[in-house]
Amino acid sequence: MTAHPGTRDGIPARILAVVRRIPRGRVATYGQVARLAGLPQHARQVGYALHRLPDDTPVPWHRVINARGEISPRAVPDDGRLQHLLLADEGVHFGPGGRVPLSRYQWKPSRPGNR
DNA sequence: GCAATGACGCTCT
DNA sequence: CAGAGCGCCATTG
Repeated sequence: MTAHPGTRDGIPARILAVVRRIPRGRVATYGQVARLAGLPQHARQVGYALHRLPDDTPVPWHRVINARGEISPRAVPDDGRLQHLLLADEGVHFGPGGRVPLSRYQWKPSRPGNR
């Protein structure tokens, strides 16, 4: 496997654990998820981990957006559209420019989430 | 093992 | 407020 026997549990697993905690109707940024996972400098790796997620993943990857409150410009716009639809279905509305007011929809965990 | 890429973030202009 | 540049680190070729 790609993971080495000496490296922790694996960065992806850690990130997915946090993403899975995002409540419905709320969104979180890559940097926020990375920070909650204990990896403040791994914002990019968060997107990388979600990128290798299967279509039948139980992880609400669509609730993760960038710090601008927008869906990152992905290679296939079709997937971005799916994310937009899923968020809208959860009650998350997009403002002009396709941006979500994080001030209102950003997920605010009561505790660090760190065991 | 080295080089290039990437679902990002922050600062400066 | 918008756009461009630089930095950070893991994964892939």
